[in-house]
Amino acid sequence: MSFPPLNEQLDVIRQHAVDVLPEDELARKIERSIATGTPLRVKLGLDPSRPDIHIGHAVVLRKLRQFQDLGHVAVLIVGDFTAMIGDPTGKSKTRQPLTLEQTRENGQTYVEQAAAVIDTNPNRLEIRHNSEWLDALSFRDVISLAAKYTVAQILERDDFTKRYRGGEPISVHEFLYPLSQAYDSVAIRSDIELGGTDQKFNLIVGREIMRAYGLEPQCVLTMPILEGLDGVEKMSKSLNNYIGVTDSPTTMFGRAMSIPDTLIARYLQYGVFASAAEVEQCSAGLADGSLHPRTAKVDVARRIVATYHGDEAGTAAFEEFERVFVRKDLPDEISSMAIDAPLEGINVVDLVHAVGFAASKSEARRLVQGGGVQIDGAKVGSIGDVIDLSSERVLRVGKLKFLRVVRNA
RNA sequence: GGGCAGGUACUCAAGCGGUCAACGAGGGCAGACUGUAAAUCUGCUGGCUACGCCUUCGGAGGUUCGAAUCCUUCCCUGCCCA
Repeated sequence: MSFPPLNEQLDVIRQHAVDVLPEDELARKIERSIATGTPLRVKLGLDPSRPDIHIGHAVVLRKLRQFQDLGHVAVLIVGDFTAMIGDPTGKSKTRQPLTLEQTRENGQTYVEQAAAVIDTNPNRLEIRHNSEWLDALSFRDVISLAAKYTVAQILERDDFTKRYRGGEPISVHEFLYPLSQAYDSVAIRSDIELGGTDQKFNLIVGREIMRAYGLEPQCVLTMPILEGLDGVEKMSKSLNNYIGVTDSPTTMFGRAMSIPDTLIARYLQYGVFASAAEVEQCSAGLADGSLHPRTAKVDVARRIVATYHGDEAGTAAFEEFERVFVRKDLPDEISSMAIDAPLEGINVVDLVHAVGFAASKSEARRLVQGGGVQIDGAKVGSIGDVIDLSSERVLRVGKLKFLRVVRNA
């Protein structure tokens, strides 16, 4: 097997990365890899407690892909063991521990989605579940692992210190999380581990623990955490500020258009992986006013869609967007639904609730009262209104929900 | 094991016998304005067979005409002492 020369590899690896630690060690690993024709083992852990990946995850996955393209092996660790225990971080709400099947399932869909970014060729991808080795550890093993790290070292982690000082509960086993993640590195003999900048501490623990087990420590590489659509919090499913890699083109486009202007360049860089020069040009254009933010945003949105659905879908999503939100026409495709309704018509509130646009009738009622419900383009004025469904009507709730409804024949 | 302080809706946080479906803030949803942006402004934010009714304030009992508010007990958390 032949690899690109050292400097070429380092250039690629450093792109977009926040930290590459320690760089000289990595260089030595690469040199050795080239000399012996052995690919590096590049580790990335993933949490199967939530099955959906968004373009924030893609930032790291993309880096993993680059390693693969350089000829190295990606080792995806599905944290099924960890997910089964359930991390009670934060509140007293005991998080539902997942069953092995669930984590397997999630891990599976996760990998399927990740395939949009990484290379799934078996020569380039190894998928491992950490229950494989963590389940096999005896209590003696665990204690011996725990003995290799001190409380003071663990407390260096910011969030632990904050919670400790703030009088918030920290369970002992939470101290074991970084250690178990580190042990994964021992088990698979990783050469380098990737992660978001928020993972830096854990990744470094991996180094120390590998050393304690007499192994050559892994290098660590951190990637930026992509901000969510709100521009403040990190992108996450639970905050609903994400663009999922499996979202429909329309959804992706719409969501991308809703980011604040301050995020345009960042999304260009990390959402569509544009070149540094291009990002630079975009930032400059926005700064001196020669580039209209909306133009730039449309471009970014389109390219994000194109990344996951192809160029055509990107264009289609753009046209759809123009039609619905700029010209205020109806979307190209609106799904239809036939519902049971009396001949004389159905009450709006019942209708909105029946088609699932509101979780409860009270909510439907509020939507109508708030002026968020339209029938055939006309705002519904009162919760007492009755809709005749003998012919097809177009129901719209809020900005995004459309449906053609008709009475069940 | 002992002492103290706590557990309120998505989150934070008021309430401390009736006027509490529960102040306020954040978040969310909807509306106005726009570039479906941000900022700003407005309304809403437990459910229902809806001018009334039902279920909520860690769990279970109890006192009372009446409890999120008082008592008992259990569970959980933090701090201090051992």
